[in-house]
Amino acid sequence: MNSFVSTYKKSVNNLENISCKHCALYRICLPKEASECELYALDNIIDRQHNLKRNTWLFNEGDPFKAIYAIKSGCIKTYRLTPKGKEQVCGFYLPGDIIALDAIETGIHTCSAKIIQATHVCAIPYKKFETLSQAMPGLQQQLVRIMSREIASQQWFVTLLGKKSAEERVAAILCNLSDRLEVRGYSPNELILGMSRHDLGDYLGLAIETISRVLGRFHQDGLLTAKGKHIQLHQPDQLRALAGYS
Amino acid sequence: MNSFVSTYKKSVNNLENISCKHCALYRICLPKEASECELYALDNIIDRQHNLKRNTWLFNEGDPFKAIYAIKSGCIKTYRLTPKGKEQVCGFYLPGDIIALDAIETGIHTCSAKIIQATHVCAIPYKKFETLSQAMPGLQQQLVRIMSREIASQQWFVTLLGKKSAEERVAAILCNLSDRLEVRGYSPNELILGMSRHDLGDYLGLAIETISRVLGRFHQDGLLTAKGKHIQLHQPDQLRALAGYS
DNA sequence: CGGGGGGTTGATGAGTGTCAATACCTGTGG
DNA sequence: CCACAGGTATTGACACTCATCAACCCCCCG
Repeated sequence: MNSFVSTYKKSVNNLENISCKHCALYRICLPKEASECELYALDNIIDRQHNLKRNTWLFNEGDPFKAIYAIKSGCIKTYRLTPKGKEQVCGFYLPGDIIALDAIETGIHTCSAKIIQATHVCAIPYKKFETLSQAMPGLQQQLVRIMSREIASQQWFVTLLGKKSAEERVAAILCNLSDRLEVRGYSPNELILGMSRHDLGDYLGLAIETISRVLGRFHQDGLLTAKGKHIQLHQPDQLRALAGYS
Repeated sequence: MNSFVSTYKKSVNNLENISCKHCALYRICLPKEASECELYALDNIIDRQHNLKRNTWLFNEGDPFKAIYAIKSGCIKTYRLTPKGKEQVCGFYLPGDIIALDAIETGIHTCSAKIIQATHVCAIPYKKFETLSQAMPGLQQQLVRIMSREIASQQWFVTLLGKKSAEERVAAILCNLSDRLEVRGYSPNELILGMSRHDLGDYLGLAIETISRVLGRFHQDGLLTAKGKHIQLHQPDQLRALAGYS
């Protein structure tokens, strides 16, 4: 059972051997139409892994780069450790997202990826992908688009960290998750967070106590109901306004 | 006269019509060896603009995306406006850097690019580039590498904003600029900043007064000499340690 | 039933932002 | 050449947000 939302999609249950063409995440994963043969070729090099358990790592900072990963289900956080041993979460990645793009140039992972909810991923061995895309430039155009999207979303995040108050940050991440879940076919107002308060704090640059307090205040103001990881948004528009849009 | 460093390189003076092959920034701009014909093809589509004046814009948030830009000289900041009208600087870009990568997917610029020191850029029309790379996949591999580098460097920046104190932030950006200037052949310890304290503050998520105070403290401690935009690093190693590495 | 991790709540203080006054540069026009 | 104006940087006093520390609760799991 996917833990993000109550209305779980049956179609994503048997994940291991679905081809890209028939994958429910097709629209999210690949930004523009891909040709039949591109999809077929991609299918052939994809290494379908399964069942990554909670609290395990997909890769670690410093590991050699082998593949990029498409998430089929679950939730992964990427993070970097500061010299003092604190972790800065760089992103929460949901089904359809692609990670490890930061490692392509150096060949070394610059962040760690930890499974925070039972997850399935497709591994796309990068060497094979590069070879393949010599013949199929369309494939690499897809990759460029995905990377562009990642850069734009990091800019959004940078603005959040640089300029927003604690309330705005919490509101913003809730709206952001809501939007992303909606695109994936889930209810936008019934979130079941995949991450702990601790993770949220390490993402937003706030202490867990602050997260807790802000959520409490939102709760009191009738904006939402927060019970542990279950969050119901009652006034999403007002939350969005508070976030300074999402 | 380039304003970043006192030891200005003569070779970059006549910038307008130099081909990529002979450009002094070749090694920085293109992450891996490019073939003769790739370079030649690239040269042919590049639109060489010149003489962008200080305090003008290369593009603005919301503008339609036409081209990516390689900086030949000068300094550009990219930024996004918050709903309250404050600006979050997303990055300072130096000669050899490439900007507008965030706009490829949506076709709309997600940030503004302002010239903060007289600048020369090469514009690479993206449509033409895409067409060209159908025939030359190596070109697009270059782009992927550049984008990967950008993503990794944004992760560094996110860690700075999320986890570091004012002192660490200022130390970190100084070390970062020092490193980047050194790669470009300038002295690493004699910085002439292209950006104002205001820009620095809007980048680091700090008030200008805080920047000023931190620099003052560093000055007192003998780490550096700061006189307006001229900054001499006296103890770069200690600064680096303070930054929690760069 | 008991233990432990995760979450909440309260009191306090440190680190920065804000506001205001002042000094400093830079370019402009007389 | 100097005087002036406008932007830019510095310095000080104060306020406020948020981190820290500590106690407690809740709930899940063994």
